[in-house]
Amino acid sequence: MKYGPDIALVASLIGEPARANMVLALMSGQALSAADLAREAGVTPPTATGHLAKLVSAGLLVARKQGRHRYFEIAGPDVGQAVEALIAVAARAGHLRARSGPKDEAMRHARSCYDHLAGRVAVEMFGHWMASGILCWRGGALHLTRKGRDFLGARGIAFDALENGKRPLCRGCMDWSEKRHHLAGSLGAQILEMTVAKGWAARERNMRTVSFSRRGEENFVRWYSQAPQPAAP
Amino acid sequence: MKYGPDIALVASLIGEPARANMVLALMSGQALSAADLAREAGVTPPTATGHLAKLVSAGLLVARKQGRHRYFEIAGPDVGQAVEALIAVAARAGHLRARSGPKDEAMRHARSCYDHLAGRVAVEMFGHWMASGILCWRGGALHLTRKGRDFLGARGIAFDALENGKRPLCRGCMDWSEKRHHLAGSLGAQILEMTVAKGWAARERNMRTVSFSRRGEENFVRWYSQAPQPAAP
DNA sequence: TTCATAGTTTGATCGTAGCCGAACTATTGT
DNA sequence: ACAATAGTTCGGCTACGATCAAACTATGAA
Repeated sequence: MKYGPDIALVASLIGEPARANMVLALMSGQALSAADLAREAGVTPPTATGHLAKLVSAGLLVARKQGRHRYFEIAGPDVGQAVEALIAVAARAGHLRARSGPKDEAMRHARSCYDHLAGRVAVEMFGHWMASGILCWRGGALHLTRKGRDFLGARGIAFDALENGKRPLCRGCMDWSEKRHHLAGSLGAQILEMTVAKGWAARERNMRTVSFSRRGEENFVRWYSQAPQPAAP
Repeated sequence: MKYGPDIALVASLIGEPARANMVLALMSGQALSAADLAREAGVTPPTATGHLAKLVSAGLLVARKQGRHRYFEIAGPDVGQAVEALIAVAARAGHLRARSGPKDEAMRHARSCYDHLAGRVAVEMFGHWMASGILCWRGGALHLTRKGRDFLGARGIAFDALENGKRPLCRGCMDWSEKRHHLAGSLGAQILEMTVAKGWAARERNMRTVSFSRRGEENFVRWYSQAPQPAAP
C-alpha cells in the first residue's frame, strides 16, 4: 500500500508520444484546437479526442468551447514547469526526437512558432530587448515598458490594431532549441509579418523554417538593436 | 518530423507504476539495492532488473556495484526536480496513489523513512532547527552549524560514531506528505534510534508508521525545541 | 570446494492501450 | 432547409511491454 501523489499517472499521460507532442505544442501558451493538436501529434481526430479527454480529466489541460471549436491550453504553470523539467532531463541525457542535420540547423537559426518568430535570431532579439528595458517581466507576465512603446512606435508598429483583441500584446514563449524565451503574442506575430513584408525573410512553404537573406538579417538586427532614445549630448 | 528533446521517452519511463515507485523510493537520496527496489515496487527481481536497466540507460538513475550488490541512485538534481514537478502536478490535480484514511493520518503524523523519522513531527523539528540556526543550507547541501554541534553534543549525540562513515552526517529529505524537508543522514538515523531507545515512540512492525505516546511526543518536542545556548542574563 | 545469496537472462503469457474507419452529433454558413 | 466542417462515439484490430518461472552467472561465506 503506497501513499502520496500518483506521479505515475501524470507521467504516463505525458509519456505517450502523441500526447507529449500535443503538450509540447501547447507550451507556447497559445490555445490550439483539437484538429490542430491531432495534426501536431500525427494522429487522426478520433485518436486525438481520446488523448485530449484524458489530458483534460487529469487536469493537465483545460478546454474552452468556442463555437464548433474546442481550444485547449496548458492547465497551469505547474504543468509547464513539469514539462520544462522533463525537457531538461531529456536534453541532458541526450534523448532527441530526431537526428540533428543541416535542415535542423536552419530551423534552429530561425523558424516560425505558429505566427511569430522563433530560433536563435528571435532569442537574440528578445535578450536585447530585455537588456534594453523594452520588455520586462512583471508578476510572471511579460510587459512592454513605456520606453518600449516609444521605441516600437517610432519604428512603425501600430499598437491600436494589436491591442484591441483579447490576445495579449506580448508573451514570453519558451524556445526549445535555445532554451530561452522569445517573443510571442500579437506583437510577436506583427514582427514576423513585418519581417516577411519587408522582404527580409521568407517562410518556406509547408515548413516552419524561416529563411533570412544575408542582407535581410542584417537589416532585421539593425531594426531591433538600435538603442532606444540615445542620450542627447 | 519533430525536433527537440524526447520528453515522451523520459516521461514514459517514470509513467510506469513499478518504475515510479522505484524512483520515488530513491528520492530520499539514499542508495538502494536492486532487491530493495524490487520490494519497493512490488515486483519480482527479474522484472526489477529490466526496469532498472531502462532507467539507468536512459540516464535517470546511476548504478554502483559493490560486492555482489548493485546500488542505485537518482542520477542528478535535474531528475529530482522533474520528479518533484510531477509530484506538484499530481498533488494539485488530486491524484493520489491510495485513499486517505485514519491509518494514512497516522502515517502523515510520524513515520520512518528508511532509517530516519518523517512526517509532521519530523518536519516540525527540521523547521525549528533551521530557524534556530542549528541547521543551514550551504551550496545545496545541508550542514550542521557550529551552534548545532554544541547544541546536540550537550544532548548526548556522539558525533564521532556518526561521522566516520562515508554517509553524510545530515541531509535534507523531501517529505511527501508535508512537502517540506525533514532530516536524513546518519544524524537523522541516530535521532530515530534514540527516540525509540528512550521509549518515546515505537515502530509498528511491518509498517512504516511510528507511534509516539503522548508523553513520548512531549518529551521529544522538548528535547529538540529548547533554544540552544540561552543567553545568560 | 561447496553452499548461499544477489542479480541477470531467457522465453512464454497476457492485458492494456493506442490506433483507425465508419457512423454519429453539433455548430456554422449559404 | 441543406451542405460543410469540427468534433465525438463505437467497435475491432494490433502491438507493445509488463510480468513471472526457471535456469543461469557472479560474488561472498563456511
